Formats: sequence, C-alpha cells, structure tokens
Amino acid sequence: MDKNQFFQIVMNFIGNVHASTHFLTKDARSNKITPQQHSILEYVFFSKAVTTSQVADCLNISLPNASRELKKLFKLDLIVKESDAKDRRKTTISLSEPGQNLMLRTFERIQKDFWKQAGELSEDEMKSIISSMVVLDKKVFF
Amino acid sequence: MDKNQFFQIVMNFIGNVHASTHFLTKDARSNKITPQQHSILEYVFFSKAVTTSQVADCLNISLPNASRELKKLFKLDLIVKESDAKDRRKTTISLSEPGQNLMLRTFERIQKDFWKQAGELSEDEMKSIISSMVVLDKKVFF
DNA sequence: TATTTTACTTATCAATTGATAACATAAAGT
DNA sequence: ACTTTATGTTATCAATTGATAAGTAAAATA
Repeated sequence: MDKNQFFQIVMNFIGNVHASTHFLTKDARSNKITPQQHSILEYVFFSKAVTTSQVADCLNISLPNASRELKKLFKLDLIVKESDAKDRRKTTISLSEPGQNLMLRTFERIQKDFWKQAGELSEDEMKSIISSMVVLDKKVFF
Repeated sequence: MDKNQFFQIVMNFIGNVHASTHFLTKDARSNKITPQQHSILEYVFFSKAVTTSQVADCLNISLPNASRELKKLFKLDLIVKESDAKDRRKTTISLSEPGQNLMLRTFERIQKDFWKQAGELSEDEMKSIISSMVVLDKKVFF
C-alpha cells in the first residue's frame, strides 16, 4: 500500500475526529472557563496527577502561560496544587472536588449528545470499536 | 458493557488523537498563517469546495469571523472565491494553486514526523489500521 | 561549596480569536 | 410587488492566547 495514500487517510480520519469533537463539546463547556482551561481540566482529569511542566508540554503551552492558566483554575477552586515531597520544585496538579464535579457534569452533557449521534451500539459493536481504538492508540496515536 | 465506561474510553481516545495531532502539527505550520487559518485551509483541502457558511459551521467560527479569515487567506492568494452560479449569495471556496502547494508541503513535513513516530508499518498493520478507522468513522465520528 | 540546571512564577506586550451590530444583496415565500 | 429569510461583508471592541524577559528556589553536578 502506498505510504502517501495511507498518510492521507490518517489525516482525514484525524480531521473527522476533530470535527466530531468540536461538535460534541461546543455547547457543553462551562461558561466560567475558557476553551484552553477546559482542555487543561480534561487533561488533568484523564491523567489524575500531573506537574505544571507536563501540562505545558502535553498541551503545547509555554510554561509561563501554563502557570498562568493553572493559577486561574486554582483561584476558581477547580484544581489542587501540592508541592512534591521528593522534589520541592515540582507542583503536582489534580482536580479538586468541584473540578471533578464540573468535569463529570460536562461529560454527562457531552455523553447525551454522543449517544444521540452514535445511536444504540450493540455489545459487539462496542467491543469492536474499542479494539479499533486500541490498535490506533498503539500504532498511531501515542 | 457499561455505557458510561465505554464513553470514557472514547473520550480518552479523542484526547490521544488531539494530543498526537498537536504534536505532529506544531512546527509544521507555515509562519505566514495563524493556527485557525491553517485549520480552514486543511478543511478546504479535504472538502474540495465549500461555502463560507460551511467553513463557519464546521469549524465553529461565527460567520463574520469566518468571512474575515477567508478574506485574509484570499489576500494571501491561498484560496479562490467563486460566486455560485445558481445561488449568487453563495461563495464557493477552494484552494488556489499556491494554497494547494502550501498544504502539500506542510503535509510532507508532518508526514516525515508521522513515520518517525509510527515507525515502519507492515502491509497488514496498515490494512488493520484503516479498517479500524473505517469502523470508528462509521459508528462514532461522522 | 560554588556553579549550573531544572521547575516554576510573575509581569508585560503583541497577536489571535470571539462577539456583536449594522449593512448589502439575492432568493424564497406570501 | 412586498416581506421575510438566507448568505455574506465590514467594522469595532473585548477576551483569549502567545511570546518573552526577568526572577526565585530547589536539586544536581563539578
């Protein structure tokens, strides 16, 4: 198979994922936080505990700007900061109780639209979808 | 299978795709255009011919702002505007020759990093990846 | 122990993006 | 023909995000 062609198919798939995500999340975001702040909360949500640098690296934000946004989220009481016991330069970020709740509520709203869009999926379909995602996670998106 | 759990897995997958895309595209963008303008060009690239409203809807930009960005891209000679013969309110957008070339060059650069990241994929692996994407496109991202 | 590196913060300015009002024109409906 | 709706443009201001310089403190290293 032509590598070039394969690449185009992957890029097209990525485009579909982005468009679909955008559609799902556009109205779900809390109006107290910005899109970028939402991304940060989402990242922390899935990662459980991360440092400021990790947030910056993984979301491609400069460290100063990541620091600024995390400070805002802290002031909104959505995250918890804890200085690492072993290396006190590091700050460990995790969601606060309200932050956790905010994200869960947001996901609930997104989930409704998701099932409306995805319709009813059978047990087998869900399994097949998950194994597809596992393949892609392992080989392409990591 | 628990619907809630399934949804979380999908959201996590979406996060991976976004992170991976961000990583791939962060340095590839031409420095003459903004991130949003890049998204617009990418969308037009994959869609061939679209109207201003379609760009606005699909990328979740307000119509005035979509119009503004398209105007800038037009002035940069990256897109072509053509008024629809049947409905002269509509403007059909497509990539100009330079726009097409810009995107192809950008994709080339991204592709290099992509293969560096994805490594060598066998014929079978590529086929399996594509069929995975087809499943996801059909059932989840559309 | 002195120096360098790492992790992070604060402050500031520039660039990008979002939101909204006012407008023009074409098409569709009555 | 008259009104309404759809498509798009222009202009303007606010909000978000990006980039960079300068600084602090802890850890690693020489």
